[in-house]
Amino acid sequence: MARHAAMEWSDLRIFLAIAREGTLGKAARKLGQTQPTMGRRLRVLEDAVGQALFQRTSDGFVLTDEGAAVLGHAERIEEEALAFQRQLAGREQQLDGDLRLSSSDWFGLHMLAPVLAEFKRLHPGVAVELLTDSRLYSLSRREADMVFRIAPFDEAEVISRRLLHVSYALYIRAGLPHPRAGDGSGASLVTMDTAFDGMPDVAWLRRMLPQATAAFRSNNRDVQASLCAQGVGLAVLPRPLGDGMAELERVDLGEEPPGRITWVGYHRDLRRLARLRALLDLVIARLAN
Amino acid sequence: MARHAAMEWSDLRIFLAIAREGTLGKAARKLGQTQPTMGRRLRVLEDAVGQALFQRTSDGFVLTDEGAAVLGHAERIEEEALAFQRQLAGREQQLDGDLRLSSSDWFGLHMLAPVLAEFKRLHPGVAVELLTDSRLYSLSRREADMVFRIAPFDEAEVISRRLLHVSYALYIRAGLPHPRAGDGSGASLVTMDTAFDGMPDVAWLRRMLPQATAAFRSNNRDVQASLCAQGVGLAVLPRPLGDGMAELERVDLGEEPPGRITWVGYHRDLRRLARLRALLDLVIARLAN
DNA sequence: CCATTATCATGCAAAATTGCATGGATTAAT
DNA sequence: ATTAATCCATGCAATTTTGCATGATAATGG
Repeated sequence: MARHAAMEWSDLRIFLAIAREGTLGKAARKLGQTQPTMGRRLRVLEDAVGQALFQRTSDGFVLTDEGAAVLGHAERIEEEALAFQRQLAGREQQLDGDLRLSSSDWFGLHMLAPVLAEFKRLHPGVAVELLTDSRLYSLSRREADMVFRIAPFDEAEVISRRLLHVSYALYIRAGLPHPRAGDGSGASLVTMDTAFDGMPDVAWLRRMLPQATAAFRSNNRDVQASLCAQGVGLAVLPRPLGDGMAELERVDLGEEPPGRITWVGYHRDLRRLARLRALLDLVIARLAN
Repeated sequence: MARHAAMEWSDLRIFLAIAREGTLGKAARKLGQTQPTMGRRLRVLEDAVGQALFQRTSDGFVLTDEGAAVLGHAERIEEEALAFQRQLAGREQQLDGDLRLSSSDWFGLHMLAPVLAEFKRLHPGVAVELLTDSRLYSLSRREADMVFRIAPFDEAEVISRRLLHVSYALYIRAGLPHPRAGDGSGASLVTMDTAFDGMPDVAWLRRMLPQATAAFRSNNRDVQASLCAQGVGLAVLPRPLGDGMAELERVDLGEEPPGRITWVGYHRDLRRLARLRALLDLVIARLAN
C-alpha cells in the first residue's frame, strides 16, 4: 500500500515552514533546526510522496503546482495540531508553567506591572512574560495566552471580556502656560504617529486646539509622556499614566477627551487553565471598573 | 512559548494507533515499528503536551479524559494527511507504480484476471495487486485504489461507475436429473452463506424450488461452483463463472434468476492517476455492457 | 569590478533514535 | 497448579539523524 516509504507527518511541518519562509535557512530558524536538516527532510518528503513540492529557483524555494495544491491540507493539519496542544494545555490544573501576555506599552508598564508583581508573589511558580509589542500576537497559534487591547475580539474561538474604561486627559509640563480651548495658536502637540490619525483622541485634540502644531509623534505613550514632561508640547495621555507623573499638569479645556475601553481576550481552549484563570481573576479584581 | 519540547506531529500517528489498537504491540505492527519504540514515542508525546493521554490498565492502554478530548483532532490530522498523499498520487503521470484492486472472489478470478493479464502486457511497469477479500477496503484510506462491487458507492468523494450487468443461471452437475419448477423436492442446494439470505437470487431460488433443502453454504462463489460440479447440489452462479465449467449444465426453470449490476469505484483524487485511468479504460473496453 | 552576503549541498563526527533481546508481571487455558 | 501466551519496561548495540564546518554558486552593493 505504501508506495515508497511512509510519509512522516512531522515533515509536513517542515514543508509548511519552507513554503512560508521561502528559504531553508529561514525555515530552519523558525523551527529551531538547521538548514541542512531542512533540505534533507524536504527531500525525504518529496521522495515519499513521489513528487517535487518546490521549485529551486534563484530566489528561494517556490511551490510547484503540486505543492500549492496540497498546501491547504498542511495548513489544516497545523491548525488541528495547535488545537490539540491548546486543548490539553487548557486542562492543566497546576499553578505553574508559562504565561505569555501582550498589551500596549503604557498599559503594560503602568496598569499591568503592579498587578503582575502581586501575582508573582501569590504564585511564584508561574513564569509570566509580558510583550508590549505593537504587532498583534495570535491567540490561536498561542503566540500569547492573554491579550489586552482597546477593541473587542471578533474571532469566535476567543473569549473577550470588557476590562475597564480608561479616562484620558490633556497634559503639559508643570508651570508652562495653558492654551485656550478653540484656539491653541502657539502651542505644540505630542501625538500618536500618523498611522493612528483616525483615533478619537487625535480628532478631539484637533477640534479643541485647531491652531496648534504637531511637534512630535510616537507610537509609544511613554515616549509621548516623557517628551511632554520635558516641555516639548501638549499631549493627550491616559490618566493612569499622566496623573502619576509629577512633572505633568492636567490642562482643562472645559471638555474631557474621549476615553477608551480596554478588553482582555484569551482562547476558549484555555479557559480552564488554572494559572490563566488565577491571573485573570486578579487583573479583574485590581483593574476592572 | 513552547512549554516543554515541541510536539512531533509524527507522534500523533502513534497516539492514534495506540488509541485504536489498545496495546503497544498491535499498534507497532500496524505502523511497521516495534513495541519499545511505541512506548518511548508515546512517553515523549505525553511529556511534550504535559499530560497523560492513556491510562495503563491491566487490559491495555485506554484513553484518559484528556486523550479522549483530543482524539478528534488527531483523526482530522490523519484525514488531511491521507488527502495530502492522495492528491499528489493523483497527479502522477508515469505508467508505473502500484495499483491495488479489490473485488469479490469469482469476479476477480473469472472476469478481472484475463483483463489484468492483458494490462500487465501493455504496462509491465505497473505492479497490480488484487485483493478478493470479503472485507471492505477503504478508498479514502487508500487501502485500495479501485474497488469492484455489486452496489454503487454513496460517499461523495468516490467516483462510481456502472460497469456491467451480470446474468445468473441455475447449474447442476452435468448428467444429473433436473428438478421441476415450483417443486424441487429431493433436490439439494448450494447457496451463499446465511449472511446473504436477503439477496435476490436466494429469494428466487426459494420461490422456484420451495421443497429443496440447503445442502451447503459458502460465501465463495468458486467454492459453490466446485461443490456443484461434484454433484453436491444445485447452485445459482454468475454465468461468466458457470458457463465456463464443463462439468456444469444449465438448468432452465422457465424463468431466469435475477441478474446483478457490478460497479467500479475509485477516489476522486485519483481520477487523473495515469495508471488507474489506463486500467479503468481497459476494464471498461473488455467488460462493460 | 571586487567584496560582501546571501543561498544550498556535502563530508564528517556527535548525538539521538531504533530494534533486538531479555526479564518480570499478568491473564488465559489446560 | 502449571504452562503458555501477552504485554510492557529496559539495557545495549547498531543504525539513523542531526549539526557543524566547509565549499560552491549566485545575487547585491559599494
